[in-house]
Amino acid sequence: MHMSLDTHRLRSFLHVVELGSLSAAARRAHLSQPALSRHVQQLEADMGVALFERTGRGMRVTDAGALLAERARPLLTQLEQLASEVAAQAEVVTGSVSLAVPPSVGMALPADVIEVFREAHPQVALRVVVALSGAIHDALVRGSLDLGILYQPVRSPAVRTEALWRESLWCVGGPGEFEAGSALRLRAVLGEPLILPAPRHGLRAFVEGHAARLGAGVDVPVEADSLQLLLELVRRGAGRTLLPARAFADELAAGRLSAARVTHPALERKTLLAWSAERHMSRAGRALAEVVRGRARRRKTG
DNA sequence: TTGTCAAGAAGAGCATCCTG
DNA sequence: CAGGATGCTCTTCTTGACAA
Repeated sequence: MHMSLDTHRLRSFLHVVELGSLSAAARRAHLSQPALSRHVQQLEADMGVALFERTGRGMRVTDAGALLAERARPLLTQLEQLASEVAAQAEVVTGSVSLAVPPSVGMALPADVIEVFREAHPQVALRVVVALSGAIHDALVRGSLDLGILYQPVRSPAVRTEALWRESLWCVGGPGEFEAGSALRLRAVLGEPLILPAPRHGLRAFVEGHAARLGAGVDVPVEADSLQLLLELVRRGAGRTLLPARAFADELAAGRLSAARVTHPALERKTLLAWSAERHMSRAGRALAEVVRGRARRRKTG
């Protein structure tokens, strides 16, 4: 026996059982009477048993038909619930996703992103790490990271980016080295030794690019691939560095560092949201990117 | 792998017949 | 006469073959 319990036919069958009439059931189901008639016939053929007695004045359900109706009703209800649950599941973002942020961005943004994302997508396992931009770039290319925040310039075609915000770099020196509100021309900044991260990091590449445009070199006697170490070395007078204001705001407020605005030209760089150009972005990744964009907009305005 | 086309199957409606 | 069954026809969907 070919047994295919077509839910469409079952619904038609239940209408006929309920109304005792094929014509009335057809009107309710928004089908023609012959269509309903065939539904019932096909169901009877599938079951191999008569489900109705045809009286000429309507349809009287048989014992087999009554049994089928009794069992089919809860089954159809369950199937409808299942379908709506599955449809709802498609709306829920699941899985895991990772984001890496350079330390110079500060801790407020990643903390905000974690808070907002966890609230919106509690079923996603979120990993946020702090790493220097070179390491973030490499992890994106390797595929061990979904999203990263990087700085201009990003030359690798394996990484796709979009701008989040712009920020200016300040020349940071030891306590009392610069008066509040002071400014330094870039050429003067480059005339002194600078403590910077290794060349593979975004900050170093950015500074060297600007120096090259001025026809100047960058004297880097000490490389430090850690923001904390960079700040500590500057505080001890080992040299100056270049950083966005957010990266040293606490140290500045506490009087442990001083800073001067850089001019001619101002060192303004774009902060970028970055992801792999070669890997598919998961739904969780897209959702996280949206949260980062949202927080970045608040950062720009606030 | 993807797009196109043709053939067949399935579903539905209209008109009409049959039955109690 | 009301209501179910059936024949015919049209439309839509599915499937398989074939080419790019």
